Amino acid sequence: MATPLDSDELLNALRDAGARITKPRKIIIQILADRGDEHPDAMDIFRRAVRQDSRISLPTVYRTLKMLEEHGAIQRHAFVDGRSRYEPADGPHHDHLIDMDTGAVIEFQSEKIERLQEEIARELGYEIVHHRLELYGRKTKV
Amino acid sequence: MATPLDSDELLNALRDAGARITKPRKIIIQILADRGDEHPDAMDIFRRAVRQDSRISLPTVYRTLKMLEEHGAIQRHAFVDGRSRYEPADGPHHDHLIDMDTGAVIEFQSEKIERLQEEIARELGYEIVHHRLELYGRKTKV
DNA sequence: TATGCAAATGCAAACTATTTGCAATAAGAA
DNA sequence: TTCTTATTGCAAATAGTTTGCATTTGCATA
Repeated sequence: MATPLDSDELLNALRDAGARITKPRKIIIQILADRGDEHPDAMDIFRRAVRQDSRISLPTVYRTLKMLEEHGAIQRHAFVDGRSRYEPADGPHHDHLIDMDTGAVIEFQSEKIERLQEEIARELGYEIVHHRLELYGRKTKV
Repeated sequence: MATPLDSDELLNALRDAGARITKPRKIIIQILADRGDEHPDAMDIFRRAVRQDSRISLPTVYRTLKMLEEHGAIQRHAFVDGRSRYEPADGPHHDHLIDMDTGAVIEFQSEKIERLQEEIARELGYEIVHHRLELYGRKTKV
C-alpha cells in the first residue's frame, strides 16, 4: 500500500528547493497528501483547492505540481486520455494490478521485477529513473 | 522487435470496417508500415505524408489514426511529453524504455519479466489479460 | 514588530495537441 | 459513366498546459 504521507515531506521538498511556503502551496500539498488511492489530475486538484480558498488559480496549481515533480516529490503519469495525473513519490515503489471486471486496483511490489528491470535497462545502456507497470487481469475461476 | 508488417493488414482493417481506401489513407498506412523502430506521433506522420502528397491535411491524419486505433490495427501510447505516439498492433508483445532526455522510445522484450508478472498475478488470484510496462531512464555516463 | 525586495500569485492571453463543422471532392457500387 | 455518400481540406473550436506581466505576499533583516 502507498505509505501514508504527511504533507511535511512535500513541504520540505519545496523548502529544500529554496521555495517559499505560500498559502496556495500549502493547500495543494495538503490535497496531494490526503488523496486516497486516486491519481488526481491538475483540474481535480484545482477544484478541491478552490473549495478551501476561492482565490487559487489553475496556473498556480500547475506551477506547484511542476515544481514538486522537478524535485522528485511527486510523480506525473500520462494516461491515454491526454491528461497528466499525479501522485506523491514517497514510500516504496509499487505497481498496479487492475481488475478488469470490477475496476479494483490492487497494489503490489516485487523486488525481483524491480531488479530485472534495472538489469534490462543496464543492458540497453540506461539507468532507470522511474517506471510504471500495470497488469490488467481477471480473477481466476476457483 | 515488432515484426515487419505489410500494409495490407492495415488496409484490411479499414476494409473490414467498411471504410473506403482513399489516397491519403494509403499513404498514411504505408508510413505506419514502413516505420523502423520509431513510434511516430501524428505530426511526424503528417510531415512524411505531405512529402508524398502535399494536399494531405493534419485532420485526415488524426482521423485515420483514430479509425485504425478503434479497430485495433494500431496502438496508441501516451508518454509524459503529452503527445500520442502510434505503432502497428501486430507482432509479439514488447515493452518500452523511454529516454527522459531525448524522448526516444526503445522497445525491449523479456520473457523473464513476462513470466514473473504471471506468477505475481497468480498469487493474487488473477489471470493477466494484458499489461503495460514503461521504464523511464537516462543514458548511463561512460 | 515593521520594512523592503525578490519570489509567487492571479489574470488574460498564448501555445500545443487534437477534434469538429461544413462545403467541396472522390471512392466505388450500380 | 453516373450517383450516392464517405472522406477530405480548411478554418475554427476545444482541452490541457504554459507564460507575460502587474500586483501581492513570504520572510529575511532591521
